[in-house]
Amino acid sequence: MGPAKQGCDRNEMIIMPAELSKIYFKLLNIYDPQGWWPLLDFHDSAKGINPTKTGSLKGYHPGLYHYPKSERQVFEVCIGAILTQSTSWSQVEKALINLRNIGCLEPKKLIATDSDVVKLAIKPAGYFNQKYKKLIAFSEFFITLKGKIPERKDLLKVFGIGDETADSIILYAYRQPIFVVDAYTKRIFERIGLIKKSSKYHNIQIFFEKNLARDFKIYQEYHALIVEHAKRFCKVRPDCAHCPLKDICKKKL
DNA sequence: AACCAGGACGTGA
DNA sequence: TCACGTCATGGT
Repeated sequence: MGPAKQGCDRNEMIIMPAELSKIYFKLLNIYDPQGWWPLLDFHDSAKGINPTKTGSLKGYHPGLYHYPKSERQVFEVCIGAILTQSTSWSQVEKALINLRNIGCLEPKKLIATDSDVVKLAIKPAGYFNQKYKKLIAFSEFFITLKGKIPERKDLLKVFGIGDETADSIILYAYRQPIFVVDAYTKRIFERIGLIKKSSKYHNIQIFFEKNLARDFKIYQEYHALIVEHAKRFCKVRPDCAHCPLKDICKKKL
């Protein structure tokens, strides 16, 4: 262990408390509530529909933060979080539907089902050999929870669950206030100029949590808005000309 | 026709 | 610790 106080004396991030919440409300105004995490069997009246959202509208439940509300839905969110690693959600949705059709959105059944059958079901989501192992490892862990909320450190011990997936599970499946950092978060806020390229996961996470109200609903919404903004404008090759945040962004192209 | 998608793991420096 | 290869399918 090196000298005390990692990160505190390094001026790694310029703290501008107002900025992060300003950007949050700006994104919220532009894109409206995103209704994460999508659920397969979520069917509700038109009040749940967000017309500004990209991709499939099915499964999203904007403005409703009480999901998932059953053990089965909690498991579905966790499985989705694993399946969506480096994969687009539309592909994950296909895999989840396949899993549901073979009765494998339930941990014991998933474990008991023939591996080739499960692999075929999750094939659309890619990396099916890797992800099969991950799903089994998580299912076994999930059973040991007996309905309790998992600790982050225990989630990280499970094969296939790293920082982002662990935090996605805690935030969206268990509705606990922990901020999810992903590649989009780094990309957007590097370009804006609030974090450095060398910033690591934990530092970025602390940066957000220190500058936002400790509210799982805000954390859920912010992460979803970040994903939406990254898909629309802050892509690998960004569309700065039409970006609604260009006035506050440092990067100009 | 490359490039990328709501990452994590294993390896060797 | 850190950079890099690997895992795989499908949309743009």
